[in-house]
Amino acid sequence: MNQPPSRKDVSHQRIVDAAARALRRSGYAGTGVASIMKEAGLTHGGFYAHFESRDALLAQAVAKAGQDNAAWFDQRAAAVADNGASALRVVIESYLRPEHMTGVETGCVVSAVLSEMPRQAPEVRAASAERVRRLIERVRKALPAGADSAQAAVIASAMVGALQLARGLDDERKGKAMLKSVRDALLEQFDRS
Amino acid sequence: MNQPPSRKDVSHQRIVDAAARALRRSGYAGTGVASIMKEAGLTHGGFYAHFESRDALLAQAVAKAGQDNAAWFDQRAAAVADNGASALRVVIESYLRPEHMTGVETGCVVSAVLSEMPRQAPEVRAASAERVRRLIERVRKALPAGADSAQAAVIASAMVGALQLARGLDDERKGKAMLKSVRDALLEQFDRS
DNA sequence: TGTACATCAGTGAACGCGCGTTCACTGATGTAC
DNA sequence: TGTACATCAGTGAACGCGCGTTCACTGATGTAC
Repeated sequence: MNQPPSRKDVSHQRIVDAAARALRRSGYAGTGVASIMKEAGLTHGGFYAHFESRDALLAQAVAKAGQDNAAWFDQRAAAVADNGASALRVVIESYLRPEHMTGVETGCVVSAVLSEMPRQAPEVRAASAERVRRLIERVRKALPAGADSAQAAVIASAMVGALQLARGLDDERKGKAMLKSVRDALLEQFDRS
Repeated sequence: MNQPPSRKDVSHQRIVDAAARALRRSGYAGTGVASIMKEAGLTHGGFYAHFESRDALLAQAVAKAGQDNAAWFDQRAAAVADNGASALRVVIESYLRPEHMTGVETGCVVSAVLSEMPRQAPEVRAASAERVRRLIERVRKALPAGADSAQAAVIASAMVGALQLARGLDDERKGKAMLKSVRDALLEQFDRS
C-alpha cells in the first residue's frame, strides 16, 4: 500500500490541477475538456481513461481548488501566528486582500464560481456545496471563544459578497477601495482586539 | 414623438423580457439566441434584425432584469411604507426573504450572475457593473440619516453573499435557516429601531 | 374606396465552428522465463 | 542478460450536436394616387 504514483497518477494530478485553475479563471461553463487536456500537456482523446465524464472532472476540480485554498490559508495562518493578531483578523485580512481581487485563478474557488453552482449537475453541486460549508466552517472556527456561531455566516457572506461585488464593479481602483472599507468595517465590528 | 410602439418594438420587448428571465435562470453562458427567440414566440433567424450580437442582447437583458428588480422593490417599499419599519429594515427583509432564495428567475440579477460578470465582453461587463453600483446605492439610500455610508457596502455584500451561499448549500432547509440568521444579525447590527 | 407598389418583420435553411464523447491504433513500459 | 509477449497510457481522427451568425425569401402592413 501507499505505492509510488504511477505515470497515470501523475497525469491525473496534472489534469485536475489544470482544471482547478481553469475553473476559477473561466467558470464551470467555460472549462472545456480539450483546453484542460492541452494545458496539462496531453491530447483530448485520453481524457476518458481518467474521468467518467466532464462533470466528474468538474467535481474533482472544485474539490481540488478548495483544498488548495485551505492549504494556502493554513500556511499563511501559521506564518503570522505569533503576530498577536486574532484568528478572525487573519481570516478577514487574508480574504479581503487587494491581491485576492485580481488573482481569481488562484483565489477562493467559492467566490469564483458561486453564482453558477445552482445550475450544475448533482455531482458537481454536491462537491461545490461542500466547499461552501467548509468556508463557513473556517470562519466559525476563527471566531473568538464564546461568540455566537451565527456570526460565521454573516462574516462569510460579507467576505464572499464583497470580493465578488468588487470584481463586478469593473473599476479596479473602486473595487479595491470597496474591499478595504468592508474589511475595516468587519474588523471593527467583530474583532476588537 | 412618443409614438405608439410598432410591431417590432413589441417583439423587441418580448425578446428582452425573455432574456432577462433566462439570464437569471441559466446565467450568461447558458443564455442562447435560439432558446430566447423561441421563448419570445419567434424563430432565431429574426434575431439580428433586433440586436447587433448576442452580447448586445445580454447587455440589455441585465439592464432590464435590474430595472425590473428596482421596480418591484419600489412597489414593495411603497406598500409597507406606513408600517413603521425603517427603510433599511425593508431592504434587508425584502432581500433575505426565503422566497428570494428559491425564486432566482425573478430575483436579484446581481446575485444570479455575479461570479460570471468578470468574464463577460466589455459591453456586458459595463451594463452589469451598473447593476452592482445601483444595488449598493439602494442600500446607501436606505441607511439612517447620519450613518457612515461605507456601511452600505458591508450590508450589500452580506446580502448578496448570503443569498448566493444559501443557494449554493444544496440543502433548501439549511439554506433558508442561514438566510434567516444573517437577516436577523444584520437587523440587530444596523437597525435598532 | 380601390388598386399598385414599397417597406417591413419574421421565416427557415445553411454556414463554419467548437463542444463532449468514442474508438481503433501506436509506442512505451513492465513481466516471464 | 536477453528475448517474447502482455499490459498500459496516450494519440488523433471521427461522430453527432448545438452554437452564433448570415441570407434569400415570404407574406403582411403601410403609403400613394
